[in-house]
Amino acid sequence: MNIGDVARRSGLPAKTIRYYEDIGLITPLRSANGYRTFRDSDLHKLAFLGRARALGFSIEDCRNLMTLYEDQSRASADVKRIASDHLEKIDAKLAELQQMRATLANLVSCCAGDNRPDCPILADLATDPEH
Amino acid sequence: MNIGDVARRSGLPAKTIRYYEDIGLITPLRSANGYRTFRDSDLHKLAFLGRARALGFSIEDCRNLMTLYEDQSRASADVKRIASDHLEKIDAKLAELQQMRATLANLVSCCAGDNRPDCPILADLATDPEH
DNA sequence: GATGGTGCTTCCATCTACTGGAAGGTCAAG
DNA sequence: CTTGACCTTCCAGTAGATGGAAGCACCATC
Repeated sequence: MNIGDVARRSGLPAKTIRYYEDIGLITPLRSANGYRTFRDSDLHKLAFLGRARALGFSIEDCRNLMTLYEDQSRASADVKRIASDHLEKIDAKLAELQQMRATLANLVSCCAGDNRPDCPILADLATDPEH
Repeated sequence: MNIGDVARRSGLPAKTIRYYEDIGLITPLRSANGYRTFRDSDLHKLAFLGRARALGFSIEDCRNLMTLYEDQSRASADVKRIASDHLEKIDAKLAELQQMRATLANLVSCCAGDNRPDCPILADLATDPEH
């Protein structure tokens, strides 16, 4: 299977698939004309990667998760630790974003949004943090 | 005032302040020895930038917000539009993260986390999306 | 066999917002 | 005069792709 077909089937852009090969996440074969040739196992890995990336795992996490996936003697604790760490990061990010959202939504709701210059959003941004 | 003092006062790393000058967000003066010399207006701008960045505005948004801030004949509608657009992006990101979090938390809670290889997290990642 | 269109290849640059580090000049204290 | 804390510039690297150029490969048609 050529990269175009794989891209359609996996939902990943061809560019991304080449990139994943570049960084050693997959190693498709090559046919005589130099084209990449993807096996079912490559497709499978790409699906795994796509799913893990969709859950927000970093590329390095994905690499480790794939290694664990292929290791029949893995301990599920190792997988769980990666996932739990990631969950913590997501929670931290969520808390940060929620804080931003609250402040910003408040400011937006206070701004008239007309053609006059007075603006509570700018006023807030210009606030000296010491006061 | 030298960059070290400004860094302490603004809470921004000196590196970041130099970077902000590099991309034209501030233009401190220079003293005879080549050191940057910051005026109150520079400090004020850096505080504005720090606050805007803390609210998640992109550098380009910050640039536009600063321009509006300095434009006495601005319309608050222009500020509000930037902030509302940003709020929408935050909401989109929040929704995405919450979805990730829900899926991930569920998987983590289902994983025994022991020394056996069976792992619902890996099982989920390996799921063929067509089924 | 020439041509055209699509698909594949590599390589290099670009994006965001910094951050790290090297090499070297400056300044105040002792 | 030396030491140490500052300051300077410049270059490289981070994450995870993405855009684009230049150039083969392949297939269908005329």
